[in-house]
Amino acid sequence: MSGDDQPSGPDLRTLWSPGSPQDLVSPPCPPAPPHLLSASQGPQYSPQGSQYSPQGPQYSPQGSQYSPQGPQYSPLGPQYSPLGPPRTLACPSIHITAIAPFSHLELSGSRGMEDPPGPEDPLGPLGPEQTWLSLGPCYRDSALSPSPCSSLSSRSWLSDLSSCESFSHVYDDVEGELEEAAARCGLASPRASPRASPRASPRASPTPGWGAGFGVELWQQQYQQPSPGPSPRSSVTEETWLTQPPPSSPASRPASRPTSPCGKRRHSGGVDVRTRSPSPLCPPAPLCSPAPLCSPGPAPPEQSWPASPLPYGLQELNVPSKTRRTSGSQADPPPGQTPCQEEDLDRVLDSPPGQTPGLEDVLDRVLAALPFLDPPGTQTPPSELFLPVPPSIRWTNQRASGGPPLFSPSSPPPLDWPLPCSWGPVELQLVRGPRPFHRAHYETEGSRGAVRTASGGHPVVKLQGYSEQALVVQVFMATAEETPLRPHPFYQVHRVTGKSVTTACRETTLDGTRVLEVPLLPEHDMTASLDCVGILKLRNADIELRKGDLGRRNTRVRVGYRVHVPQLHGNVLCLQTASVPIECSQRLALELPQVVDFSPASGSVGEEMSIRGTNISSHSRVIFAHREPDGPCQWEAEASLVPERSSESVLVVRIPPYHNTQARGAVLVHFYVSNGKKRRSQSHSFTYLNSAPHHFLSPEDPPAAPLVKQEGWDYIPNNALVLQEPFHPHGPFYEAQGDYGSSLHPTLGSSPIRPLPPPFSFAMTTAYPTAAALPFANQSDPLLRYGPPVPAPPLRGPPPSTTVPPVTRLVGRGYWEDSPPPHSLFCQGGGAVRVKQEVEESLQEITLDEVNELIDRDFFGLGEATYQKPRDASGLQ
DNA sequence: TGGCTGGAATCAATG
DNA sequence: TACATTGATTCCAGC
Repeated sequence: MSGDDQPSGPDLRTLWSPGSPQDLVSPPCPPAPPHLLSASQGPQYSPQGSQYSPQGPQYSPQGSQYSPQGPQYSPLGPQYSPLGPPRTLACPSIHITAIAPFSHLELSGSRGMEDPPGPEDPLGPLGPEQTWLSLGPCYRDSALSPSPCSSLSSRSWLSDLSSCESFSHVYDDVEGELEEAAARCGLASPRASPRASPRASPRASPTPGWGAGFGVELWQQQYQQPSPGPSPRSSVTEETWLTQPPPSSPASRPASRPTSPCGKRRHSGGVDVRTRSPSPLCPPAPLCSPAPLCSPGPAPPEQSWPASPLPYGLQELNVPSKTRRTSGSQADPPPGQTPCQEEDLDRVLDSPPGQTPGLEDVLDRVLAALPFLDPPGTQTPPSELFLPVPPSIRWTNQRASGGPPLFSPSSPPPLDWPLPCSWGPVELQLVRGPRPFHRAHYETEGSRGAVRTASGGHPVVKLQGYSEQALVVQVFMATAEETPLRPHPFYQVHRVTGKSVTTACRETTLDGTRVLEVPLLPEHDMTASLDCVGILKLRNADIELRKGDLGRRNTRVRVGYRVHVPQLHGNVLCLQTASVPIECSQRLALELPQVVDFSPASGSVGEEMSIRGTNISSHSRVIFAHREPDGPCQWEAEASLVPERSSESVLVVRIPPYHNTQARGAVLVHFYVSNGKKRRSQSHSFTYLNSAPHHFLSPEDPPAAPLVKQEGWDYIPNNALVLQEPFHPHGPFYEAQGDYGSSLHPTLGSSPIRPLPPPFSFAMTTAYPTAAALPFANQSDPLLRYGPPVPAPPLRGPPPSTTVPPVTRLVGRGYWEDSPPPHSLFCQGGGAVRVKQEVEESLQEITLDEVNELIDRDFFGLGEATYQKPRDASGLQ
């Protein structure tokens, strides 16, 4: 771990750069409500004490109650009744009653080669889908991972197969088996050994067993197409069907894309799609049955798989390393072995790098670690392993509930479940977030390392407000565009190994999504440096074969972080945050300029602003942008390059005159660095301090900045939105519901926000910043989709006494809170010139794709804009 | 030697 | 239909 990675203190640079998305991405979280939650106190939900979006339908007092026994969802059943005691929000929990077929695949693919943790270990004992990564070098072993330079067919096969691991877990979410086997083998019940509340504490409540999401996904697979929350797992059923595709099925057609001079796969090539897995997410055809789910029993390997005398579940060890590495460890113990001892994991965790147990030792212990596998052929058919629970219930349940994000340990929320980043004093904070680009690697490639921060370190997460016991933070790859945060279909988290990795982590699978679990230890201040998190790219063709064309420009991900904090009564408080979007493609990542920081964040015309970043050259342009009521406009700043020794460069920018000479007061705009077409940095906020109309600090400045036209920008404004003061006097405002679809805020859901009458474009609210209060993020609005989930702060009273001026947040477009618009918000007319008449005036008339293109990349790159209220607003008049 | 990283070749899809 | 561009995937080489 580099010094940069030490989570010892705040990154001053990020603090200084409020608009920078790279590092400080945790949203501002609320102060502790009166009903502070702690492990010792338990969730003492108080409807009086909590003003958590009381009007919002998401947390309706008439919460939803879900019965895990079946589709008995009752919309009137209070989940978090303000009048009643706290109740745990229960996700649809479907318990598997028998181990499913092919569990050996998953087990072989993900079962750690290191000792599973004991009951006292921070991460809890290994589940059937988990694997521990030691700090030692034994993760990849050539003996177990033959050369990746296998034949094309075998590579494709094996690659697919390896990817199968991420889905074969479908068959082995076996709480019942785990418990039974645990009892049989003297293990602590897996159900009592949660991932989230690992280290068994006397106070520790029963900890989560995990299987709800699995059940739901299975339900989706069988009863709902397409799945509303697509995850790779959900494809298993589809995959299996695809093994015998109808004539018109996607599997029967050539792949839409991938070919290669030698290694690229042709689906229409020599490999019969009927005999190979059409997806990396399913076992090869011989392992699949025409049934919606793979048939039980140990399937013989394909002919390319040598008959192996390896124990049950270890056949996969023959998979080339290149195709195996992303799937974690490869050992899979046969049933009937003795469990691993907890000291094994401790030894692993405590061992300095290079002193971890040897491979054989690890294998021996891993082989002894899984006593709960039933013999092949004795499993309950997968179709009988779940109950049909509409996934919408999950949403409704959460939205309708009015309390904290508490869940039953046996029913943890799926990964696409909306969660806040904080509740009460407990906050999952992304102290340093990843930089917005990271080239993902394919299964056929070697790892491309861990995701890094803009400064070269690694992301750091911290759980604030809780240090009772060691926990884990779960890391997964989520979509960058969608609301709520949900697993990305094309990308999976990849466990990075190597000398530079200092963080022990465990790989598991939840809801078909690969998840890394990293300890959060009290002795480390509940902070973890995530230097083991890489990004694996799944082939689009494989995914599309299952789900159809999902679009090819989906090369961005967000890193999702989730933690489960044990509470009293056996519940767990689930918190989640996410990083900024990360561009994972090579080309864009290489050429995209990146703004590391800049200063100042506000200024007047003619002043200088320094922009430091990477991929910045003398050809880079600095474009200021502002969205007028009828569209965005841009103008360019004069910039000169000041090269530095490092890879970073500094652009000294002379703040150009605001394009609208009539603008008065402080005007919130954005700027970005452009290297050309589609080579632009993310947008950053900047506040113009226009003192008076037609008044510019520099007499040399032209009266108005010439507008520039960037790709996709078709507007020349006719109005300038001038912000003179925060207009919302009632304190914090948390969400502006997007006007696209019915997506709700992942945390808050809908809120009493109504559309703004035109021509107002923005809803401005006032918040009171903390030291780490920026940037803000909102996933609910496509315009503001960047960043981690908006926190779920309870409404606070009067603003705290502080010398820090309030920050007005640009929280949305076209909406504002259910309060009268301030008189101070107004629009001034300007000379309107539209260069592209075919573009409609209203943004609502722009297609979502266009909005994504225009806004996502160009304007609201941060998902947040801040308006720093002038200390003396009158002086701006 | 293996992993990480950057670069580029190749091909398909798209405009 | 030909061509250019873009995107996806794989391969290669250097460190």
